[in-house]
Amino acid sequence: MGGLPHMKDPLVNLCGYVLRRASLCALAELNEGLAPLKLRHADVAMLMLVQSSPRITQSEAGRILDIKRANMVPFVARLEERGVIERQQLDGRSQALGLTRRGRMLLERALRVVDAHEALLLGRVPEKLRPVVLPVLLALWRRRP
Amino acid sequence: MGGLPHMKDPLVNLCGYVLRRASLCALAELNEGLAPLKLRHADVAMLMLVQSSPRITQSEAGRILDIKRANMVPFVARLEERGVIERQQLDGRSQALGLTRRGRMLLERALRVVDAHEALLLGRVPEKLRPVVLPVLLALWRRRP
DNA sequence: TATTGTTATACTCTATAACTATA
DNA sequence: TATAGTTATAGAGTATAACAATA
Repeated sequence: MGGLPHMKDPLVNLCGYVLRRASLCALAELNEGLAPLKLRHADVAMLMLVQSSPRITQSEAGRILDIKRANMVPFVARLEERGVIERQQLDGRSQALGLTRRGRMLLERALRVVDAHEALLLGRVPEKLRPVVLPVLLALWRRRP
Repeated sequence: MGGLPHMKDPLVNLCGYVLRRASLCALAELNEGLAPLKLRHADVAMLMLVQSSPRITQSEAGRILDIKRANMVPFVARLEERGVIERQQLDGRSQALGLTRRGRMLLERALRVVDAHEALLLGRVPEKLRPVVLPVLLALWRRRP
């Protein structure tokens, strides 16, 4: 991963560009930290979502995490095969997702990695600016207009 | 693209997560704006880099933009076939990249899209926070430790 | 009629290894 | 010996269209 802006990079004045580079860099670091748990960032997001919204459906989870229904199928299947998520028939078509005991234990470990990574990220920002990091990022996460 | 944080999203307190969602959202918007020019964000980054560092080599450009040498080959080839970039033998193995007249004209149009997108992004941030957006993002774009 | 889960498939981006020809 | 460009290939991640069963 490109872990530093390069001196000759003429794009470092563009928020969109730096936003992307920072995101890729942070993501790669997080995934490195999660590798020993054989998890990827998206897995942890899913586990966190299911924990906070027990009995959520697959489609609804996909809507929140912005993962297409069709792509949720192999994604959830992998977590289920691994025994961290379980499915329960809700009605004829929907299935409620829940964490297994094993899933809860794994998530607990993953959360320690995530928290450490968050601290790392924040630690790179000058102390004065730390309180505005999340507000700035949330403001950028918008669409139209 | 997920153009808004969802109410039930328990991850909106994580900088890393919001950083990624904001980045994907901004990128999708930029690419929409560039679509009429048949350009992708990476194409514009490349054109901007070549403009600011004329006679840069393919490898060096890849290093700055964090694109692997192997992936630069079809990438640059496409821009060359399109007549926006030209190659010039430097020595036996290196080739200098440069913008063609057509490339400069196309970049000019692309820059208007990029500038508008930048304004859009900044416009979403409360006025008070705008001056710190770039400093915050640059601070996050770091690695080790 | 709209929605859930599903299959199949394609496309983009990224990653690795190996080769060549130069420096 | 290290580097530039190249080829081939594999793997993520993401996108669309279509279908069955259900609400």
